[in-house]
Amino acid sequence: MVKTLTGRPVGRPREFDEEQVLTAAMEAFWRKGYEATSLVDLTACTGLNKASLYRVFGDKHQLFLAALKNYSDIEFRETTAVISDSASPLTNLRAVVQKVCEDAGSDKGCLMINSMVETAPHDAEVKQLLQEFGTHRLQAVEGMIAQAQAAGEVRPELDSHKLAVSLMIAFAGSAAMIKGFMPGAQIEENLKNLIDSWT
Amino acid sequence: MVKTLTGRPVGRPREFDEEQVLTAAMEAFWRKGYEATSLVDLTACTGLNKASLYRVFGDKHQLFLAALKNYSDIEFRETTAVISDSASPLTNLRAVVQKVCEDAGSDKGCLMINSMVETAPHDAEVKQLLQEFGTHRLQAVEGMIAQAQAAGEVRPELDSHKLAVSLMIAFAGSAAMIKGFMPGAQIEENLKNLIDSWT
DNA sequence: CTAATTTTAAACCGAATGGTTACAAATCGA
DNA sequence: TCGATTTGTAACCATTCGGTTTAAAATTAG
Repeated sequence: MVKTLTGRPVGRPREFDEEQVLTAAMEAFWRKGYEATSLVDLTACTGLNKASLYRVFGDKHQLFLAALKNYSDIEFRETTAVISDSASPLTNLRAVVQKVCEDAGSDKGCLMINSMVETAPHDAEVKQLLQEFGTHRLQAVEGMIAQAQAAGEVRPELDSHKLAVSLMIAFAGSAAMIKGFMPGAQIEENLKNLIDSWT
Repeated sequence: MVKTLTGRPVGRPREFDEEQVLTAAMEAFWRKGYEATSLVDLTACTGLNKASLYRVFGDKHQLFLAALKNYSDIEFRETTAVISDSASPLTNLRAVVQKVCEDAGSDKGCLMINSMVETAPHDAEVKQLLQEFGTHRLQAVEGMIAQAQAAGEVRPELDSHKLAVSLMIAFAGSAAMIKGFMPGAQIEENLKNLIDSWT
């Protein structure tokens, strides 16, 4: 991509915003899964034709990886945004749980969990990405729990790492159950009960 | 299928066992998911050619429904088989949890959870089947918990229905996490901790 | 204006997809 | 043995798949 003196790229200007396109693709994968989302679906939801999509993002698999990363970024940013410095650690933890519930509230579930189930077992790159994201989240959750313990809001004899694992598994189970079996209210109640059992 | 007087069906005899074929197909769907399993995969793993497969089971979708039902039957039968009349309710509950851990021990996870995530959101028939199976299991788990409470092995003030919901969600989360993120030992420990927290 | 560069649109590609048909082989009742 | 019935095999089918190529359109540099 040759740049001109004024900073604008040479050649015909793009008619689309790369981030918008990526988000549209992400939503398609989120709704339908990797295999069931065809290139035709992707051109339809992004408005781009195959050639443009291909040149910007590479093939379907690379686009999926980018969409997954995009999802992780957005989700993590939005989740940490509900944390307030002025609120207590446990209040923040509850707010995060609330946020996750809202995210999983639609029957789309969570793209990371969807991908972990559908794609990770036979796709090493997806698996590795998900492991990175998962480790990152697990650490963040464990940190919040430890903070709540330091503030005397969670029983100190509990193992913050084990609690974090149980919460992550509950998150994953919630994201799965919302897609075919349980109503959101029941899932939300369960997560609240889990946190309550720590106090 | 016209039957003869001796009970044997008329016409050329089959060279395969319907149940074996169904189980082979089930394992393919379990390993790869619905979309990623092609008819070629199915003919390869069953040994049947497309036409025979088609005549016996109908199309791919109907075969999948049959495989899902088969899975649920097998899994439920094997799980209830670990329950012993001579053991205490809580011991039986722990045995069931152990069994679920072993099932989810491979990275195939659980076909029902896989299907709930991948297929149920855009397949009403799969969704309904899974709701039936799920309701059935939820009731069974709740019954076991109530028995353990009646035997004084689980705290009586806890709500057996809520505990059953939390265990089902933990099962689902375990089946998802095993496929891309968490080692089986960690998952097993978490489930044991959950049961322990009820005593 | 021309040359270089980049994007867009649409035609095109071979392979794989789910699904069907036609026919030979195997078994039955008569 | 003959016709009815069912199974097995393989060729066949239209469609869709992911991916590529080609050429026109839009822009900048000189």
